[in-house]
Amino acid sequence: MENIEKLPYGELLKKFKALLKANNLKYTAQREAILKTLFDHPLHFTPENLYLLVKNNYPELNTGITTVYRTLNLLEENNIATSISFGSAGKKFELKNKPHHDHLICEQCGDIVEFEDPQIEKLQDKIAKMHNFKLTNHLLQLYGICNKCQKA
Amino acid sequence: MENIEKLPYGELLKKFKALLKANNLKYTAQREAILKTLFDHPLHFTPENLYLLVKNNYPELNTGITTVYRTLNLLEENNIATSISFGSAGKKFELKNKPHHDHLICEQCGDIVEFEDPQIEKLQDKIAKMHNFKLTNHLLQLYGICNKCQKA
DNA sequence: CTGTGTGCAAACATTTTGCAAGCAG
DNA sequence: CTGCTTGCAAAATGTTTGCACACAG
Repeated sequence: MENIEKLPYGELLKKFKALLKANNLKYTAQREAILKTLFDHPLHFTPENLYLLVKNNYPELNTGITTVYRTLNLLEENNIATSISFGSAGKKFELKNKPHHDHLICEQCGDIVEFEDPQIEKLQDKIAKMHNFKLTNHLLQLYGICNKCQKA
Repeated sequence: MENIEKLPYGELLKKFKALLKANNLKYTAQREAILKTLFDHPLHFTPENLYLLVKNNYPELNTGITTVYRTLNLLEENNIATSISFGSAGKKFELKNKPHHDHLICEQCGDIVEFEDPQIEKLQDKIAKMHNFKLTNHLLQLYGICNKCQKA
């Protein structure tokens, strides 16, 4: 399997602080708690979800869901996080602290394998160009049955 | 652009009626109006959107938005329509009366362009094989800024 | 100090549900 | 006739905004 390496937290935090400074925004405990929680859990969060986790991990901050929404939007606008929508399940956010990758998802056991294919990326660029789109992002998910589940 | 051929309306309607019968549901004027409107406009609709259009095209039916939601869910559950969600702009529905295709989505105006690329499909198969996955489905969405919005 | 950030409550937007009346089968 | 379907209004969900106080810089 490809080895997809995460950006260390220190780097991420530095990036975050730089962004705040650049926009005349302030570095607050709540904002950091949200960033850290996103970092610590390599998952895709709904705002609600993340809110509960932050509340648990940093009860003394008494963070409100409003702040979670505001921070998520801030992170997304500044390209530190992205949101993707999974069907009807609503919107989920994920940190952009890994190089781009796509997902192979086993419909049986839910296992997720990350992959990356430069040829596909190139073809996507070609298609975007054909339609005069300026690409900002993409989502490619392959659904199937993994090796283990085929045998089971 | 690729030539993506639609299923004729007669076929679609037959399929719809069969589904209704199979589930002991009734064939009503509102349900047909919604199906027909989806068919006539090769677009991706938000429920709100579709509601307004149906109201315009069939004012005598006085269709409520509730029915639009209910019918869309019915169509989706029965695999006649699918919904895709993008960004914060909500959910859009489309009829499944075309062969498989993927989507280019404008993050600004929400416009959706369909495309299909056999090379990408082939590469996906290759990746699945490499990981011993048996592919059942896939989702590819390219996000960007469309030509119009770039100029605006 | 200044002005941004915060939580709360209220406002909004979107989707679902309860209900009484209507209509397909 | 029976019971599914409908539109309406109300409820439930998810997200954003207004405000007064708190706090980073």
